[in-house]
Amino acid sequence: MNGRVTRSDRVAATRETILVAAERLFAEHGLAAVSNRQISQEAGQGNNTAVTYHFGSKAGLVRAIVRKHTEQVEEIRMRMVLDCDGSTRLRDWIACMVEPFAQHLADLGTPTWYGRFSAQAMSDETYREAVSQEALNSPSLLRAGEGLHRCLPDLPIEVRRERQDMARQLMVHMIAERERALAEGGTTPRDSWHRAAVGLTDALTGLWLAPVTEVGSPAAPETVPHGNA
Amino acid sequence: MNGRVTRSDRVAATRETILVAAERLFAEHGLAAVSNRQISQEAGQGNNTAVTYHFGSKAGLVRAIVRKHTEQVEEIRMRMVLDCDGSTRLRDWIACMVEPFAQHLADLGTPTWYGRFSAQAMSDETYREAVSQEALNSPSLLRAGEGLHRCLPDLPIEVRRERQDMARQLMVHMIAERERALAEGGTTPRDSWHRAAVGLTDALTGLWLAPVTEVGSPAAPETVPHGNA
DNA sequence: ACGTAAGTCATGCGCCTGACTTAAAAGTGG
DNA sequence: CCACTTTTAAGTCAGGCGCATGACTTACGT
Repeated sequence: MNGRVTRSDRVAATRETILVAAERLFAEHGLAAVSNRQISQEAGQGNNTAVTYHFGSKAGLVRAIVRKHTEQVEEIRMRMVLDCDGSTRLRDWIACMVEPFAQHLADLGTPTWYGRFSAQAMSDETYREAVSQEALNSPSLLRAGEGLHRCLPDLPIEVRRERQDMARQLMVHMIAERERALAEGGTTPRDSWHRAAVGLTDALTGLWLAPVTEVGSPAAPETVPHGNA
Repeated sequence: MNGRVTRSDRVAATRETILVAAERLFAEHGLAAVSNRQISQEAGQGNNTAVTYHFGSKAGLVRAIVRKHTEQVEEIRMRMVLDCDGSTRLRDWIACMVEPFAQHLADLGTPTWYGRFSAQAMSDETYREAVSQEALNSPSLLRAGEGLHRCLPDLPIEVRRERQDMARQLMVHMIAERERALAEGGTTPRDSWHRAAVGLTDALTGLWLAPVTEVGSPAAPETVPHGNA
């Protein structure tokens, strides 16, 4: 409550510095390519084992990065999910999954690294488990999932699971790709994170609404009812 | 044309051994986590510089792996594209993109590694360029793209590009995930590569057909007041 | 039949890594 | 004000890495 700099403040600052440095290095060079030493140096720490000291291990560090952002995304999403309460429009619930992530990156301002970091962490055998655990067990995400399910009650359970995976992969990797394009100064088709999220939501809505082909039966109809867009 | 084992036969065998070993190690541990030494040893080569010698660099090795499989996929896809000639069914062309990859993995028999390898290579900054170049400049793929375009002539060019990216990401990562599940002996929702491809094709058809939301005013603020400032 | 060049092997060098040890610095609580 | 704990700094160590080098083996062309 006073202006004094306590010990825990300074420790928190050090941890934060390490988190930020690690996030950037990871995003730019990949998780496996960045050593704990590099991270410590980049964070201005003289000790080459600062990462181990503060986070136990590289995996612990990765988890901490994910948690930090997840908390903020969670806040945005929870508000959005509450707004959508009772909605029967599929698109609303899909937006609840996509928009908060995009919004969070927009809030952070250019440049960001968490998008690329997420994609790399999810693609890496060593950390995918930890990341999923940290990011997927979110109350708001579960509620959005339920809302979505209510819009598509007839979708077979396996197909739902399958498309859940698809949606996750698509969201993370497309956001990472846009972030990369931004970082490289290239042109992006959508000129804001919000618009990118709209494009993603469009596509995911189509994906979820796609009719399920029964294998053995002939081809699916070409034109699909996109009634609720 | 006698039965003798020529030198070039033995060299080709060595190269192939290295390719196979590398593919497996890469798929299981990630590109960055596997050293050229490990690959050489795994391939039974006494020399720790075998990779450099035969492929110039790790990037060259990665390219060679991609090329090897791309050739076979290309063959399958070209046949399929010719079959679809003149078709106006969107689904046909999407299938031309998905099925050959799945078919190829099915042909290889369990276990396979190329699916996971592809996903990792595409997610890695260091190699994504080389991989794209190797895999995306395929005549059959371009023709399928044209066929697909003809089915959706009114789709804005930026959206088409965007969804092309989506389709690629989705295909590669979902195939990788299925391969991973197979390798770990877990249950997979679809019980064959073909059926998995059908599920993927369903989803992608919906994705491509999804209506495009026009975002209203040109300048949406990037940082949106969610809640209150 | 023999010289040459390609392929393979073995080894050493400099660099970087994570883990570990030791010591200094800085905040905390009696 | 002092003993104590936590945090940061600095340095050591064994091991793995890519790369360069040189010797050995062997198929091929003349």
